[in-house]
Amino acid sequence: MDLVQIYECFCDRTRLRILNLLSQTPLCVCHFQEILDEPQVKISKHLSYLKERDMVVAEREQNWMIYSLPKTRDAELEANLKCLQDCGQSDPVFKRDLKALSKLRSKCCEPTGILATLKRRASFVTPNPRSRGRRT
Amino acid sequence: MDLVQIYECFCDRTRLRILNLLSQTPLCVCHFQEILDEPQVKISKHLSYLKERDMVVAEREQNWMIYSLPKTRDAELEANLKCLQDCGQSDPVFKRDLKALSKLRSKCCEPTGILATLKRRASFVTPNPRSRGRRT
DNA sequence: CGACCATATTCCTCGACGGGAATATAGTCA
DNA sequence: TGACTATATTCCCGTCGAGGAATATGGTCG
Repeated sequence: MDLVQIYECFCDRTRLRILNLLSQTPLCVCHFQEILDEPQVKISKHLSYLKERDMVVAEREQNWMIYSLPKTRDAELEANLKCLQDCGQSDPVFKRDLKALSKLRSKCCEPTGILATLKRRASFVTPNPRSRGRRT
Repeated sequence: MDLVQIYECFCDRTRLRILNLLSQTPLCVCHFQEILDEPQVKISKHLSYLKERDMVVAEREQNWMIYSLPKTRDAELEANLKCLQDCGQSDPVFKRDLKALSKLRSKCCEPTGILATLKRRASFVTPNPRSRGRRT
């Protein structure tokens, strides 16, 4: 992957927050919405942006789209993700996001049916329950 | 410095090449012009961009503006510059630039007067020969 | 099938940025 | 001072990306 393209992916705060979270675990869109507290369009578009550039991969799991970092990454990407993670240690927003993530993980409720499937996967956090509120 | 701002500085190829060179030594605009083989406006504008964001510092030395990386850099910047340098090892363009730089360094001719001053500085490469004649 | 859910896409506007041509500025030297 | 050099700035244009509202898509369930 091209270095410039990596940095283009990195040069937006929302995308950095997304990547920071993904460096912990795969997640679905509604998790990002909840943790980042940003509107769905915004999240979805940034994820598209990242996907187009092979910075993330997406996989459908029933109703949910599960996003994760690509399993295989070339040296440049790997180095920069690591660097990002190191730098994130000192960033209050990133830390807050990670905290919110582990809170999600622990209280993790189950959207019926999917749970079993997901449990079989890596360290997946099941999607969120209170996407009950209809959009207006 | 803000992480996003660092990545904004990094997300243009010309700027990356400039920073790659600066990680070796301070340089003046005409050197960038020669090594990168890009028009003066382009170089100058990217340097302005970087300077506005404190990614480089500039200092006048007679007719020349000497650009360098800031002497003190916070952890994020330092980490990312290092990462950039590591990644640059494998990039043909970056390698070519560094080669051109050391060629410049070796054949380095002196616009008299400035040389002495510059020698007292770090590891400075005297400005380029095509600004010849008048000063020898 | 129709209601519902999670997510994606389209359409819009706006501001930022890249690049080039032309011109301006600042320092130096004769 | 005026010629010259190195660099910066301005103007113009085209593209891209961010953000939001509205709508579309695709899957699930009763």
